[in-house]
Amino acid sequence: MAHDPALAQDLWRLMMQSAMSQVGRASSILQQLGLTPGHMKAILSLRPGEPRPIGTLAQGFGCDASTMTWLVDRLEERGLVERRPDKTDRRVKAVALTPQGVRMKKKLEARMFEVPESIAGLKPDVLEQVRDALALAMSRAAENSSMASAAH
Amino acid sequence: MAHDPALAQDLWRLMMQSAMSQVGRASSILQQLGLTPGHMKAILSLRPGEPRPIGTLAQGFGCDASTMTWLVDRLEERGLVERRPDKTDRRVKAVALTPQGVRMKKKLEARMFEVPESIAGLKPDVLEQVRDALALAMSRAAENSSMASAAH
DNA sequence: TATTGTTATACTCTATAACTATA
DNA sequence: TATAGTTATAGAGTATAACAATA
Repeated sequence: MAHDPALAQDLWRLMMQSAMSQVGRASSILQQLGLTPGHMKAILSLRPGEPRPIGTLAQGFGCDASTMTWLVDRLEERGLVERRPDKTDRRVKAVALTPQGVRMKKKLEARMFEVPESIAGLKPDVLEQVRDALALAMSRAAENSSMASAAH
Repeated sequence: MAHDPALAQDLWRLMMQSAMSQVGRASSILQQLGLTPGHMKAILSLRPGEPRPIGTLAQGFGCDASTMTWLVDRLEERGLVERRPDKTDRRVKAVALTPQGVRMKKKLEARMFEVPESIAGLKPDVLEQVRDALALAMSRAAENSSMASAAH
């Protein structure tokens, strides 16, 4: 149950605001690297030396197989991934990062997960408090949403 | 300067994670209401009794005037807004929420800004700490980004 | 016969350029 | 001549349905 509606409302507004600003930040990074959101999602979900079939990727994206075919075409044009035949089942095409794709993944992650000075500069005790409280809130939110999807 | 890189990194990861989950939550609410992100942005930026010209809306959206014409067409089809001629300058068309649009705005805001139980249930002192630290981080981030855009 | 991935096609959202009607 | 909005057109991204190759 709620202890102080106004306080919780303030915090929630701030969390939404920070979410929005991080979306903006991400899209600016992508623009600088010449990538689309689709490129990013694919590059981040592929790991060097771990090719994944088109169907598996599509499932992870929550999109259609034909959409993934289209996206992989775009990534291949850019030289970031390549299709590899599967030894045991010749119907499946595994998507693998090229060396260039691996370099782009590193560059992207470095920019994406770089801690802004505004965060890094906070005092350790403040950092710790926010981290712990946010972690708590997130874990409770995860419980709720999993309950919601289970009920669905 | 950074005090404890690992701590800051943890927090930043949590903030990104929470941002992503809030984007997902928002898109699920929109789906339930049968709205697109464009509908949402327009409805939230219009206030009952305060019609706004197409050009002004486009500027606020950071999009083209023709794109806004298209979006207003979609909103009019749904009966959520209407175009009104301007008395003093007959070139401008002011976009106003219809009564149905006002109802949809209220429904959307109620769902969108509703504080999840996972947040509302936190102890007041925790709420206060997170709010203050997040507010501090956000205001510093705002300074940095305005400096960045000024340099651009 | 069922499954993986592709192709053909269509729809949404976005932008640019040409146009209209006002100013 | 300049401005507010529209229309014509094109491109990116998404989905559905029909199809090919393989299981």
